[in-house]
Amino acid sequence: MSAFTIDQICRQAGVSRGLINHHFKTKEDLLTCIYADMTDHLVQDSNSDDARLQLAEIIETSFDEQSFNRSNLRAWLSIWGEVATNKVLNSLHQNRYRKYKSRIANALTSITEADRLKLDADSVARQLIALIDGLWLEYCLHSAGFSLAAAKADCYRFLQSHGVTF
Amino acid sequence: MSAFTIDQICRQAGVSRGLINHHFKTKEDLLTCIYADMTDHLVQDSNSDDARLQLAEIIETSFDEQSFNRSNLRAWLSIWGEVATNKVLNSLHQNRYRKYKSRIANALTSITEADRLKLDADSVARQLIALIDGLWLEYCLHSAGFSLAAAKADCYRFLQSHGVTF
DNA sequence: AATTTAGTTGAACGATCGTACAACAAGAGT
DNA sequence: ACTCTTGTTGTACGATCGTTCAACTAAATT
Repeated sequence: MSAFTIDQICRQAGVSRGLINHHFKTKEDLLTCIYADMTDHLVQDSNSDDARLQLAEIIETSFDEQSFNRSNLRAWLSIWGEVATNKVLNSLHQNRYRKYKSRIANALTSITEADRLKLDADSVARQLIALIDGLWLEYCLHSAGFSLAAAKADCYRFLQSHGVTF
Repeated sequence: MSAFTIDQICRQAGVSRGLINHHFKTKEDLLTCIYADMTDHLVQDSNSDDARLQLAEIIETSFDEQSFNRSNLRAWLSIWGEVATNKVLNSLHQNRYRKYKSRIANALTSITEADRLKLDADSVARQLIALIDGLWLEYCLHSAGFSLAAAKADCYRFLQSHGVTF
């Protein structure tokens, strides 16, 4: 049913099936590399020192049409399936999620503390990540009536409702 | 890689492979029935007239361990893959999503209007759905350190941040 | 009692999956 | 010149996929 298979990757990439097997020992290895590559920007230190810009950067790249387009959905579905059962991929995911959440929580704390606001940074960070994931998923599932711009706007509104202005 | 296959369903259900084919014409048909069954409660009219209880009901059933446990993840990954490509399943999903969002938006409006609050009900409804989806996904992906109770609490905190108290 | 229908099984099919492997091209290092 | 690594291809293999189908059981209908 049109899954994320090595054959389809080859066909789209215009390379032979053997080449992928030469670069990636197993499919588990391939999925791990893809996952790491697609999430690198979420755990790397930001270019900016401004906490607001860091959050905006995360939102913008999360809905960047170039890297997160609809055709990536199949890859993510496959990766999520592996994360749920594969120990290596699962611990990698837990690690990245923790760092990702920390980055967001730290940014939130530095903003709200400066503005003398009270906020459960850990909970809001977890909410923001879920919001981004959920909106992105629904965007992929809707062939129409769900724009990237609207999804982004929802994320900014969410932050604004917690006192983070832009 | 341990996908959502008819063989695995048979093995877990303790029935023969032919039986499933007798009840469901194709796998597309099977996935459609599973999707409809798993989302019925989201689009059906609520038992309660209280808008707050309606929202609480949605949150509670969304994180009900019995129906939405981790082992459902594979089914959902398979369904999402089909929704993205299969026309029948896609229009079913769009239909249900629209009703689901309307139910939430209507409940939000009736609460906030009574309290003289301003709120973009459509955006908040979309956010709540994404929040539930995203939290549920992360819950499935985390073998530890992510409880259903914490996910629920995040949803209630989200609503409270928009003036919906419980 | 005879016949039809619905429920259920297991074997078989062609297609496709991930993997393994032999083969060749091209360059780097000696 | 020769070897060794690296990149790349295509084929082949066993396993598993969704689907089909003949056969059997048991209840319902006539």
